Amino acid sequence: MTDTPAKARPRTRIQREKQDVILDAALNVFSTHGFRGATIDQIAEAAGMSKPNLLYYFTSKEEIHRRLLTGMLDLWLDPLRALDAEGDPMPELRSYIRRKLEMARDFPRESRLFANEMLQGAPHAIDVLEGELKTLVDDKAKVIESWMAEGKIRRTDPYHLIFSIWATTQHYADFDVQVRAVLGKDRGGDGRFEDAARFLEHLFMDGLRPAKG
Amino acid sequence: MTDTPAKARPRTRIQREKQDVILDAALNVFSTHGFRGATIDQIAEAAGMSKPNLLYYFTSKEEIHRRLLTGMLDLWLDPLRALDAEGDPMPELRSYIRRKLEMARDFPRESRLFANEMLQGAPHAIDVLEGELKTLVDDKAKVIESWMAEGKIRRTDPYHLIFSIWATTQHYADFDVQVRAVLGKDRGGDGRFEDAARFLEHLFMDGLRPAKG
DNA sequence: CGGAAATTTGACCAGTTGGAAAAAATGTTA
DNA sequence: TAACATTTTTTCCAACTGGTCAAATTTCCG
Repeated sequence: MTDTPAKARPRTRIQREKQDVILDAALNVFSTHGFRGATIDQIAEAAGMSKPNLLYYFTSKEEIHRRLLTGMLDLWLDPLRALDAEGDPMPELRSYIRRKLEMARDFPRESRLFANEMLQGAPHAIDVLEGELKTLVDDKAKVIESWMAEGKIRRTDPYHLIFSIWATTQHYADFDVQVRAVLGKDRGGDGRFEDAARFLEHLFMDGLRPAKG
Repeated sequence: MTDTPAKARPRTRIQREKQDVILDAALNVFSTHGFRGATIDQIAEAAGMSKPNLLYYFTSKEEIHRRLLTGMLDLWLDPLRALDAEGDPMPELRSYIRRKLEMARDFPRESRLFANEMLQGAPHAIDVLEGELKTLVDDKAKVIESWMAEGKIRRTDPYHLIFSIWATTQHYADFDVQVRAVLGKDRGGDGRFEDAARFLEHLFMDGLRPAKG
């Protein structure tokens, strides 16, 4: 009786496959409409099955959302976890930025799911934010501070540095429509991520002030 | 018959007042739940009136949303409009960043309303993005490019520069929960905007690479 | 005051929502 | 193939959704 209900863990091939299909469809819907704006019917149709059939695999709308959110949070924090205290500061930060930008490019739906959750005040994720996330950021902020103390990078606020990396990279997933609209047809194509990568490297390395001499 | 319907323009004191109350309440609801996630009942209750009463002042949910969106877009673009080609480049950019950050601090709900709209693919704002916004950004990008040509600021992509300013400043409104959670009780208070301002100035001016000598 | 205009309310409606129940269909395995 | 477990469909429901309408109330102005 203390067992996890059958639906929580897939036991058959069909369960595994269908759950994946459902989660993928749900990610599409939740990431664009948010939790309250999404409907089970919508998800079911996108998954190519009837609503009651979908509810055979997940007990509720909330369960699907929870699964997506926890699943993506893990993925989401990988790049920051990879920031290596033993590595060379500037290349470490550069590759962190690059990796985060790649995530925005390759997992835009996950980024938007998270953004939706934040906009709503993180009702389902506040514990993770104040727990695991804060712990991880505190840890990496110390690493960055030690790099500053060694004079390897300029002295600033490590927390806001991390925020600025999150903001600038995720922007290309969350505000994709705006980015495309502003860049127009000619520059809004696939090349925009390389342009962004080049720009962000410039920005975070040297800022805007012209080099002297 | 070609008149704008009475409800569009307030004629009495009560209409003016109530419409303001409704718009304020609707801003709260729309900015946290998005368009589809918000309900008229919710807005009406937040505005302290019954649903039919609210619908006496606005003909539909969409009308309220449209009013909020167009109203805020104007406000939102003011700082960029103020970027002066004749001014000193570095101070101009610095004060643009500062102003955008102040907007994130003073109008977080408007920022979230806009963010929600972007996440959903800008169904109600795509015209503005491809029209007015693109035109304005094209214009200001040229200004920035001329500053680069004069050697007043370092040479990079002006579009992505603008994106990065939007991203880093709006982050403090849209991801406020996360920012607070990560900074914790001690640093997550009112001082976070000043810290952010200081950091962003550092970042955009000089980047992270340590100064030589 | 008194009447007209503006405002508010209560009852209502058709469509949608998340979800339950049970029966029917399908798969699996001895 | 028979017995069993899994999967799918059909039907249904109560709550909620955006919105209407007429009646009741309040405000405004001469």
